[in-house]
Amino acid sequence: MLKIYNSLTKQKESFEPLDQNHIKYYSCGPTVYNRIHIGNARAFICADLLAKVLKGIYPKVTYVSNITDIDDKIIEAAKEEKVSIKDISNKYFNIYLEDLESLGINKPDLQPFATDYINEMIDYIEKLIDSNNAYIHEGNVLFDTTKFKNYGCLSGRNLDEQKAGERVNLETYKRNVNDFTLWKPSNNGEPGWESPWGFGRPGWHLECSVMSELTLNIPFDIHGGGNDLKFPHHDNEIAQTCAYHGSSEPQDFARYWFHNGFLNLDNEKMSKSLGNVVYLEDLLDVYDGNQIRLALLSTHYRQPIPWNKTLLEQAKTVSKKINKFTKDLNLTPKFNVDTLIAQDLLDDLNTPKAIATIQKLIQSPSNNIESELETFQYIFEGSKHKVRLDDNKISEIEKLIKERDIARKNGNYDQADEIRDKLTKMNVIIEDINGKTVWKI
RNA sequence: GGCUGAGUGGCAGAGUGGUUAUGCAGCGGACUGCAACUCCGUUAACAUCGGUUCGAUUCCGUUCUCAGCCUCCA
Repeated sequence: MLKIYNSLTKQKESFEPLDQNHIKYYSCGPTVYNRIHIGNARAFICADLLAKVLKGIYPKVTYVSNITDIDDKIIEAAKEEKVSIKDISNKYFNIYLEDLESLGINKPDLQPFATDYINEMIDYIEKLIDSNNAYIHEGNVLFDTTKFKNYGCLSGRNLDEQKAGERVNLETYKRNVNDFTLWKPSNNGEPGWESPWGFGRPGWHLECSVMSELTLNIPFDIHGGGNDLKFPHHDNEIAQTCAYHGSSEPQDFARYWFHNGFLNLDNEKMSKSLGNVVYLEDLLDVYDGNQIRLALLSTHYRQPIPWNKTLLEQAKTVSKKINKFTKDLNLTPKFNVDTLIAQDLLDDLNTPKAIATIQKLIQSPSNNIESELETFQYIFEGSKHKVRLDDNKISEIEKLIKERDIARKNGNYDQADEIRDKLTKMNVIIEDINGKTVWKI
């Protein structure tokens, strides 16, 4: 039985699916305008982690993750690169897919694109206006947050209290601070679509309400995303969907809300303005996909990860140790429920505990060890990405090692050590095992 | 100001009302030309002040500190 922390009720709960035979799970996907950074990577790994566990215990799981391909950031990127928004979103969507793969993240079962649902969004807005939940102001359509009495129920916000410490300037066209855009006009050559309110484009929050319902129907089991999406994005989704269906119960939309924590650099959030963004592709030049994956899963998904090089190096060490143990075994990665690893994961996805468990098992193997390792591999080792090395570098390394061997045979230990230092500087570690020298990065 | 969440050994990180994980690093040793790898051994912690209890790091409350959100954000 899976236990999972539900952000909506703020407690760990037993997961009771609406239909045992078909689990429905939606997770907010990327806005495709840039290559992904390590923080994004964590979010996608966590989302996938839950999908993997669900698929491990239920016969059918539909995991949907949307692609936001219309958004101000994309418009900006298109302007900068002097191409169309479609070019931008296609380009970065493909990079996103490659990045997922390099980290051993499975592709979601469905990846709906926002721009494929424009008509549906327009219909949705019309109904919200008709039912008096939204209002029009000069080509803008806004959701009236006062119309949904449970507004803010996910993040624990209360409209009256919010006003006290209000940091946002009230846009003149908004009736209430929290009212958000359902549709906004596109001007000056900005991309857009014709609508009853003029040429424009949808607000960001809308797509998830529309696409999750159209792909999964509501209510569905789990809705996930990064912690920062709780407010306003997810609260807005709840408000829209519930208002649309005349409900006041957030669980008429999604039953369990799943949010992952952030990744901190030097005890600070990673952000572009601080210039401390770590891009995944840069790490992939130095670490294997599974090593990065292990580093990202070495902290419980709800906690912040203090990201630094030490963490990666530790993950690398652990990953190698496990690989050494498994390399001669014939294992098929799969989720074996009757393992200690599976039990750790079924308890709110306790990956750090599972990592500790596997290390204990390697120290003193039980007769069930293969089953444990298969489960471990299923969750932690889906990546095939290896650090890339070009042939020139390899032949240079091998040449140096040969020189060192000769020096050692002749008793020229100073020279041998010099060569080893040189290799160390190239990030190459050498090991003399049974008279043979092996090297690794 | 409001809302979340968190404070565990040098670092990372689970967990538990009493026997106090795990890894990395460190230290000692075996191995080695020296290292690395591997193996054996080992040090070390539960923010603060109260309360409950035979007993609390674990439960309750106080204080302090930190992070995230409240504005695009994973």
